[in-house]
Amino acid sequence: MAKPKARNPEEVKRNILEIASEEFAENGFAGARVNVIAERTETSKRMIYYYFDDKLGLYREVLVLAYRQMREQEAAYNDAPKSATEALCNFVRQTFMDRIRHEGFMRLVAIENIHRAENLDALGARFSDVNKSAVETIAKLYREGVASGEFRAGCDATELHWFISALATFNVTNRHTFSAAFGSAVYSEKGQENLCQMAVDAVLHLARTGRDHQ
Amino acid sequence: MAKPKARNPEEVKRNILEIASEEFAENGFAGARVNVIAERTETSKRMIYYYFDDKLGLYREVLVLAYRQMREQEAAYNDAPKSATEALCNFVRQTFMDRIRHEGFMRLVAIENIHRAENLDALGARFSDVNKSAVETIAKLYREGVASGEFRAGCDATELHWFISALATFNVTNRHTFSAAFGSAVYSEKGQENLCQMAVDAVLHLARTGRDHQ
Amino acid sequence: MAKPKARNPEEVKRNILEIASEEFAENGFAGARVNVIAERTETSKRMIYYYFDDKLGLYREVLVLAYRQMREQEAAYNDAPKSATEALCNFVRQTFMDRIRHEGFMRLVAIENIHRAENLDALGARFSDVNKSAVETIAKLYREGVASGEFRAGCDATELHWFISALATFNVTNRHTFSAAFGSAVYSEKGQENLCQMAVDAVLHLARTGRDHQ
Amino acid sequence: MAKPKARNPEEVKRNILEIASEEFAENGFAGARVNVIAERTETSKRMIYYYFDDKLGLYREVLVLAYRQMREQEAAYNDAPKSATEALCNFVRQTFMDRIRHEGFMRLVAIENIHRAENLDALGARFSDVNKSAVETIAKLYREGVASGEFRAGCDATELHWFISALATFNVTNRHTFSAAFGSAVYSEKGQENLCQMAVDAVLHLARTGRDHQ
DNA sequence: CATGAATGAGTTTTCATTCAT
DNA sequence: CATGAATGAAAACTCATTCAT
Repeated sequence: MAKPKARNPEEVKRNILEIASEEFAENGFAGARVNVIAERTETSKRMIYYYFDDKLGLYREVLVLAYRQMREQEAAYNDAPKSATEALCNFVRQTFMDRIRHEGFMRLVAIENIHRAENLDALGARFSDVNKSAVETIAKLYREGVASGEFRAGCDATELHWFISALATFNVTNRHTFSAAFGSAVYSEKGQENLCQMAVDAVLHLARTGRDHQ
Repeated sequence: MAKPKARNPEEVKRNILEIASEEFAENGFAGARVNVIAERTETSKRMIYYYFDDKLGLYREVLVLAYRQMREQEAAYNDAPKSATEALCNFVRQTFMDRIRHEGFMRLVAIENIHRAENLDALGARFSDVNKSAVETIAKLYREGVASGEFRAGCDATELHWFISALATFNVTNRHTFSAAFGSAVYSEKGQENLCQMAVDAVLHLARTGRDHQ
Repeated sequence: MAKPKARNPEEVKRNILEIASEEFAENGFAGARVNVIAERTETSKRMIYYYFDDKLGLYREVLVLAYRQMREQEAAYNDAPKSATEALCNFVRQTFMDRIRHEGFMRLVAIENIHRAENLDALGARFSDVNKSAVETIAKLYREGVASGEFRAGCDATELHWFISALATFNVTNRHTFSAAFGSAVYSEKGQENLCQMAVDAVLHLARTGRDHQ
Repeated sequence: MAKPKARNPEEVKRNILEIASEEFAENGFAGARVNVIAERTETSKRMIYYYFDDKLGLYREVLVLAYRQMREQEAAYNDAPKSATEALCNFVRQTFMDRIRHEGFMRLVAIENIHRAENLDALGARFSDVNKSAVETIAKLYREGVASGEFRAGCDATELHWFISALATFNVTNRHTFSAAFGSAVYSEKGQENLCQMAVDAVLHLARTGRDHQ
C-alpha cells in the first residue's frame, strides 16, 4: 500500500518541501539526490519537476519556507518581562536555545553561505521581506532599556543582533569540528549553560556600556 | 608554462592539494569535480588517484593540510605585549582579522561541519595532534592576567576560546546570509571595526569578571 | 532494425540478459565489458544499471536465468520407456547430449566455480529453489529399477547424479585443454559416441551392482 | 626492511611465477592484477615486464610451468603392484587424490578452458611436449592387463584417460556449484570415498568388458 | 495529474604499461 | 638491473531530467 495517494496540490507541495528540506540540510545542494527526495515523498519524481521546475527551484523554495518558519517562530518570543534587562537576557537565552532546536535550519543557512547566498539573492524580495522584523525585536528592547536608563545609548541594533546570532549560531553549526578539535566538554549540559551565560553577560555588558566611547 | 613534467612527488602532491583546497572550499565535497581539479593542476587526473586513492582521500588530506597551516599560523601570534589586557586585546583582534584572511579555510571548516566532522574523526590522531596547542595560547594569556590581577579567576580557557572563535568565525562564514537578510553595513570598514571592538570589549569583560559568581 | 524504443520492461530485461549471458559466458565476469553488452543490446547502458544496479547484479541475474532455463529443460526429459534400464540409459545419453548443446551454460558454471560459487551462494533461496527437482529424476528412475529387480539397492541418487554430471560436464568444459594435450580424436563423431557409451555402460554397471558391498 | 632483494635472475623469475600462479588461479586472467602480483613479489613491477613482456606473456609462462610440474608429478606414480587390476585401481585412486591436492592447477586449467585453450595452443610445442607421457602410463597398464587376461582388449587408452580425468577433475573444479545446488554431502569424507570407489569400479568394469562389442 | 521507463552527458575510478633516474 | 613516478585509454557507474502512456 506504500504511498497514500496525495490529497491536494498544497499538501503535495508541502510534503515535497518537507522531505527536500531534510535532504538538502543533510547533504547540501550538490550532495542531495532528487531520486532520494522523490522516493521519500508521498508522490513521484514527476511532481517535483511539475511544481518546482528543477532541483535548484526546489532548493530555493526550501530556503524560502525555512526562513519564513524561522522568522515566524522568532516573532512569537513575546513575553511581558519586568525590565529591559530581563527582556534582553531572555532574548539572548531564547535565541541560544532556539538555534539548538532548529539544527536543520542552521545547516541550510550554512549550506547557503557556502553558495555565497546566491540563491537568497536570486529570491530577491521574496526573501528580504521575510526578515523585516527580525532586527526590530532587539531594537525595540534596546530602546526601552535606554529609555529606562538600564542601557546606555550608542549601540547599533543590527550589530547587537549580529553579536547574539554569532554566538548562538556558531554553537550549533560548528559543534562538530569544535568538539573534534577541543573535546566535547562545552557541549555537556553544564558547558552549554556556561556558554549561554557568557553570551548573556557579554550582551548585557555591551548594552550597558553603550558604544558612545568609540 | 604548460605542465612541466614534475618528477617531484612532494611538489606534485602540494600542487594537487592546493588546487583541491580551492575547489573543495568553493564547491563542497559533493560539488567539487575531480576532473576540474585535475585540469587546473600541473599534473593529470591519474596522479590524484595515485597519491590520494580517491576523492575522499584527497579531501581528507586537504583538511589535514588546512588545519595544520592554520595552527602553525596561529602559533606565530607571538608579540611581547605590555600587559595581559593588551595581550588578550591583541589576541582577539588578530583572531578576528585572521579568520577574515583565511576565508578558504573557514569554508572548509563549514563544509566539514555539514559532514558532521566525520572526516576529521576518521583522521583520528592525524587531526587531533594538530590542535594540541590551540587553546594553550589563550590559557596562558588568561593565567598571566589572573596572576597580575588584571583578570579574575574562574574562566575556562576552552570556553573563552569558543567565545572568540564564535564571533570571528561567524563573521566570515555567515557573512553572505547575514548581509542578504540585514544589509551589508556590518561588513563596511566601519562596521567591521565596530564588531571587532565589541568582541574585544566582551572578552575583556568576561576575563575581568571571571566566572566565579556562577 | 535499429533500436526500437522498447517501452516494454520485460522485453528489455530479457534482451539485456540474453546478451549479457553470452558476454559473461565468453569472457568471464572480470573480462566482460558492460559497454560491449550495452552496445549489443537494443537499449542503452543506462538501462542495465536501471534494472540490474551494477555489473555484479547483472551477472547474478544471468546465473539465475541460466540455471532456471537449464532445469526447466531437464524437467522435460519425460519419455515413457519400456524398462528402468532403458530409462537410465536414455537419461545418461540425454544428459551427455544436453551438456554439449548448452555450452554457454556450462561455461557460466565453470566461471562461477572459479568464483567459488559465491554468487550462487549470495542468491540464496533464489538459486537453491531452482535445483529442487534435479536429483529427483534419477532418484525415481533408480527406485523403479530396484523395484523391478533390474538394479540393486544401495546407490545414492546424488552420487549417481554427480557421476553422470561429471562425465557430461567435463566433456564440454575441458574439451579445449584435453584436445590441446591429447589430440581431438575423442571429439570426433566416433570419439563422442564412444565416450557416451562408456558413460552409459559405467552408470548401468554401478546401478546393477549397487553399493551394498561397501 | 620489507622485500629481501632478490638473489639471481632464475630465482626472481621463479618467485614471480609462483605468485602469478596463485593470482591467476584465484582470479582468472582478466581478474588478476599486475599491480597485486608485483606487490606480493619480492621484486618490482618492472621486472615482470622485463622477464615476461606483458601480462599475457606472464600468464602463458604460468601455464607452461603448471603443466610441467603436474606431469612431472604424475610420472612419479610408479609403484610395483602385484597385478594390472591393482595397478589400475591405484592409478584411479591416485589421480583422484592428486587432483584434490592440486586445486590451483585445476583452476588454471578451468580458466584456460574458458579461453578455449588459445594460450596453450599459442605455446605450441612448448606445451604439447610436456604431455607426451601422460596417456602412456595408463596405456601401458591396460596392455599389461590385457596380456595377463585381467582386461579385455578394445579400449582406447586416451578414452580411459579421459574417463578417469573427467571424474577426478569435475570433483575438484565443480565442487562449489555442485555443493551449492545439491548439498555438500558428496564432499564429506565418506562422500569422497564413495565417489572415488565409484570411479574405481567403473574404470575396472570398462577395462574388464573391453569395447569390442561396439 | 500521475508514473515507471528511458536517456545523454558526465563522474569517478581502474588498469596495463612506460618513463626517468 | 631496479624503482617509484607517470600516463592514456577505457572501465564502471551516476545524475538530473524528459518521455510515453
